[in-house]
Amino acid sequence: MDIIKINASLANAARYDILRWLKDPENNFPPHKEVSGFGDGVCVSFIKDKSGLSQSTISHYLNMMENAQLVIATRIGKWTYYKRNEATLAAYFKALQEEI
Amino acid sequence: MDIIKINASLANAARYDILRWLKDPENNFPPHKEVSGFGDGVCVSFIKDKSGLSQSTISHYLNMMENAQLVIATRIGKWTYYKRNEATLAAYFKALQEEI
DNA sequence: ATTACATATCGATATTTATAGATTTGATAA
DNA sequence: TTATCAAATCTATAAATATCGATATGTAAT
Repeated sequence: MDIIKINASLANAARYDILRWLKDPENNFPPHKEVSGFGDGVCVSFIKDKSGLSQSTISHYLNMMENAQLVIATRIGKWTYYKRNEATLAAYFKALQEEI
Repeated sequence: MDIIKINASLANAARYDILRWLKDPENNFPPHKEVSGFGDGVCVSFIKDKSGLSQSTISHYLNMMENAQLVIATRIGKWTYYKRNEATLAAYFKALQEEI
């Protein structure tokens, strides 16, 4: 886990928002027609719609966040779903509190 | 308190290190000849020496961190001492845990 | 095979950040 | 009041980030 990389990921309001939205998908996104529930997270299009940013920007941001291990991507059919990586987040909080 | 601004401050290894060093000045810095103890923190020169970065860079970083309310500056004589702003740090941890 | 669609990648540009050297400012001491 | 020293600010450049439109890729349906 790279704390600096995580901090950089969270140093942008759009990405910070995405992480918060993914904490409560039911109340932040519509249901997906292909899957039931949000077990694998939320598809890129919904995140794009909610953020108001372009598809390429969101794809790039999600890739950054995956690289920082903040989210986990799962491809199902044509869609890629993103959910939070709670293990990293827990480790991040712990490390932050211990280190700084 | 601006979480994004704080995250940006902590998205750089040198600044992250500074905040950690200031947590334990006794073990990270020499005693200052003008003041006893580290009640007001550590002077810029010592932080510069330890970081290996230039004086202007460190001054700039400390200014950023002060702007994010991560540190508090106190000028005494020719020296400016920087210490952690524990109130912000506590509020930051709390907000982080609640929000993300 | 061809089409359609969701997402990823590429290429480009504007903005921000990282960093340093030079200069200025503020404070003390001679 | 001048010299000195610590720190802040200014100026400059290289690198990274933000963001988009265009194009490519992978998957599924026809």
